[in-house]
This record gives sequence, structure tokens and C-alpha cells, in this order.
Amino acid sequence: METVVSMEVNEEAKVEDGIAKETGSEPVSLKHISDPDPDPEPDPVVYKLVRVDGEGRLVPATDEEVLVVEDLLEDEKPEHCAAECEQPIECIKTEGCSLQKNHVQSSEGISSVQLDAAVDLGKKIIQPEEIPCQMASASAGNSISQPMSAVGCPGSEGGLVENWSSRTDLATTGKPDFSKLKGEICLDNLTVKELQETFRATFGRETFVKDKRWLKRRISMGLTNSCDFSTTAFMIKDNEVLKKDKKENRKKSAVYKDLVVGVASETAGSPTNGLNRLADSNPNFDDRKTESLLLEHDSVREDPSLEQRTAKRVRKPTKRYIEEMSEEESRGSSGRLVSVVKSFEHSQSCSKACTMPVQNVRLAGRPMVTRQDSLGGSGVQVPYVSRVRKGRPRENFMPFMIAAASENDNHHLERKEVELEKYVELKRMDSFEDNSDDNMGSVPASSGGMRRKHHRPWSLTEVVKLVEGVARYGAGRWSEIKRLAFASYSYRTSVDLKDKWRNLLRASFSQLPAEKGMHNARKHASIPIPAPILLRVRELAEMQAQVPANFSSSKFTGQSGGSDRSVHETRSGYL
DNA sequence: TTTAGGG
DNA sequence: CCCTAAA
Repeated sequence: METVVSMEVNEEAKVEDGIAKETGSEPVSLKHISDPDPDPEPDPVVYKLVRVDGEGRLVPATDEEVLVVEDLLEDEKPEHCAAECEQPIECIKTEGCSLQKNHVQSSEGISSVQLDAAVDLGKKIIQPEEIPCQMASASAGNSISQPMSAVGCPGSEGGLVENWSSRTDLATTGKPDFSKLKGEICLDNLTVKELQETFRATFGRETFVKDKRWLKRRISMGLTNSCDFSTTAFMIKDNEVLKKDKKENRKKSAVYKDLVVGVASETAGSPTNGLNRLADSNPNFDDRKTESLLLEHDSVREDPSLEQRTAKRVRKPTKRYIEEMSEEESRGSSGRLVSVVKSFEHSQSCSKACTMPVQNVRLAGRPMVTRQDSLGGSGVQVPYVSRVRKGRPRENFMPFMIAAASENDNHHLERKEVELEKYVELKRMDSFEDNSDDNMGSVPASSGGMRRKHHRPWSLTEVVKLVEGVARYGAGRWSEIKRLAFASYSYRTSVDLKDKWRNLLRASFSQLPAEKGMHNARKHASIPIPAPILLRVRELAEMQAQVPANFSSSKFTGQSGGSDRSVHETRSGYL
């Protein structure tokens, strides 16, 4: 049984044996991850991705595994969000808890998925909101001196950490009955009383809190926070937690079932860390499939309710989806987009896995849209439209190669990031004031887009510009208009302008008279173009002799007066 | 490459 | 929007 677990390794923990931090014995990779902050303050939490081999030993995960897991991770997020850390699929994290204490930090446990957290290796304590919060509450509950009713979220890590230490102590001395923990996943089914018991088992002390949710959270967090691979002595197998003699198992560490996510590909090979010992003892790297199978299996049989949850679980947006999102994001003009963005936000704030989504977007989003590589239809489940345009050989777009592809155009990486930053803002940008989409279309489709261009509804401003452009430069000089009036709208090609104009023309000549009959046609298809604009379009068309015979036919006799006036104005204004 | 038109 | 024939 192999599982991938993410270990949250506290730097301090690594040196628990007395090795001073300064010894430089810490793996570079880790350092890189966890040391962006000179702050002596404890708690550089680092997540490492490891795999549990059949014997319960941990081995560093390979890059491939990391990738795999990342995927899973992605999949979990939404659920995580919805289920509020109570997923069927558990994520076990370990971490060195106490820094000042060199003695055994033996608290371990299972945690509900904190996938997100795992993602953010770059930061010390990442997701500001929930995790810290939970941690805080968990720790608060652990320190004897603290009133456990304190569920508040102390925004500071300091107190938090301290609490951890004490908690750790407790855990060590309290000898919690972990057998009770096996069903962490089933917490939901437990009664308050049971939860309280579990709580006691977990933290070694009583609780009088009756809030189920609180308890559950507490418990899961407590378990989560207390994992320590390097010192753990538990094994969890087939839904059971087996306790082993700590002393004899110093090296063995725990086996956690189910999947856990983490993202430190550097894990493999980093020396001087508890993990390595494990790795050494068991360099087994095969059987990757088993992992997922197991995973599924476990999650399914864990608990019926879990199953349901699984079913309910909202599908996480695929990479492709995200990709599309990112594209849309930059244009910020569709209602759908907005909603999506919001959901994104939601997931972020909810799971605090901000980095993950962002990363994904960053990578996946690489493919920029140009006229040539456009997105299929309305972005519906189209796996990917391979539309190789003439004269522009494109690499095939492999959904699963996004990352790789994105690396090719580093040039645009920054831009993308910028866009990402705009991401949040855009969500609330007015949908029809799409000035934000400027300069962004002409990205070399090196990313292998080849998808159909997204339908980008013409905004009012665009239409106006177009009309003005036509008025100024004359219909037909699309390239000119494009260049001069649409310089900022790189995604509108001269052809687009032409097409749009054609449509405007059509509209301008058919709308007024047909207003009634057109009803059923479909007025809502796109933003209704204000009559004044249509009027002007018509004027322009007339004065430029563009009015197709069939259009100019009958109607607009009554409009001529106004038309004329407008025309004159127009002329005087632009000519 | 840009236009014009059909699809 | 896409595709192409023409220019």
C-alpha cells in the first residue's frame, strides 16, 4: 500500500536532534523553501511530498508523483472548500511542532485535507485565513492554561507556535488514544459526546465544547498539526491506526493512508532530513497506480457519508478550464467570466490554496489568444480544437503539457502574472467597459493555443470606436481603423472590424422597422446596440454609399430628418 | 497583407 | 467568428 503523503516539515524539527540551524546541514531545497524569512520566529512550515511504501516507510516522492499528486490536489480543492476540511480523502501532514523542544514530538494524526496548505510551500504560514485559524484554535485547545473556548483566530503566528509547543507536550504526555482517531473521516457521524471524547483522546484533555463543527475542526487540526514523520510511531493501515513502539520506530515513521498532497518536488534527494532516512531504507518507487487506486478505495469505504460527499463534490475546474478562465480574465467582459472569477476567489479564500490556483492559472493560462489560436466555441467541453491555421505551424496543445508549454514562452510569463494580478480586480470590472483587454491579444501563440478564439462580445465602447473610426477613415479602411482607433484592442483584427461593421450595418438597417417582428429573433444575443449608434452607423453607411440596396429599400423614410442632421454633425465633427 | 464576401 | 478568393 503506497500512498503519497505530504509532510509538513518544520525546519526546527529537522534539527531537533540538536543540530543547529546554522550548521547548514539543512537541505538546500528546504532552505530555499522555508527560509525566505530571516525571522527567527519558528514555524517555517515546509511541505514535502513523500510516498508511503508498502511497509509504511516514507520515501521521497518523485517528480512524477508530485505531478500526479498535484493533479489530485487540484481536484480536491473545490471539495475542500465545500466540505470545509472534512474530505473523505484525507491529507496527512506532518510537521515538526515544537521548536524549542528537542524531545520527542510525537504527536501525530490524521488530518483532513489541507491540500491547499501544502501547496504553498513558499510561504511560512500561508493561507492566512483558515489554516492559521484552525491551528490557532487547535493549539489553543491544547494549552492547558488556555480557555478552550477561545476559538478565535489570533492573527499572529507567534502565539500560535507557542501553543503548539505546549500542545505537543501534552500530546506526548497525554498519551492520547489514537485508536479513536482512526475514523477522523467519520467525525461527522459522531455525536457531540463522541467528538468530545475524541477530542480528549487527541489532545489529552477534556473539552466541554458542544459545537460539533468546532470539535471536528479541532480534532482534525490537532491531528494534522501533530504529525511528525521523523518521530512518529504510528502506522495507519486500512483505516486503522497502529501504534508502534516509538523507540523502536524512530525511523519507521508512520504510514498514512490516502492521499496527501504536497508539492515539494525537491524533496527527493534532500539530505539530512528525517525523510531521507526513510527513503534510504526503502527506495521503492514503483506502484504508483496503486496509490490512486488505494486512494479511491479507501475513500469509498471509509464511510458512506463520505461517499456521498464525494459524489456531491464539485468538480474542480480542469486545467483547460482554468486556462480559459485566465484568458477570459484578461478581457473581463462576460458575465460568465465574472462568476467564474468569483468562484475562484471563493476557493481561494476558502481553501487558502491561493498559490495553487494561481500557479495553475499561470501555467495553464500561458496560451494566449491571438486571432490564429482561438478557443473553441463557447468554451464548452471542447477538449481542444486543433485548428492549425495555415502558415502557422503550431505545436499540438497537450492539456497535460501545459506546464511544459508554458515554459516555452517565458517572455509572457510576467505579463501573465500581471494579468493574474488584474484577475481579482477584473472580476468586478464592469463587463462592458473592457478597456482592460487592451494590449494582450498579440501574444505569439507559442503556447500552442490553436483553439478557436473566444467569442469576445463587442463592447459598446468598441462599437463606438469602430463607428468613429469608420467615420474618420472611411469604411473599408479596416487596417487603418484597426491601427489607429483600435490600437489598444489587439484582439480585434481588421477583419473583425469589417465583420462587425457589416453586422452593424445590417442591424442599423433592419432594427428600427423590424423592431416588432424581430422580437422572437433574439435580441438578447448580444448587447443591444443603442439606437443612436445604429443611427450613426446608418448615416455613415449612407454618406459612404455603403447602403446595400436591399437594406436601404423602404424603411427609414421617417428617419431621414434626424439622419440628416446627424450626418451633418458627423461630418462637421470628423471631416 | 489587406479587402470583401460567403459560411 | 472563420475561411478564402482577390487584389
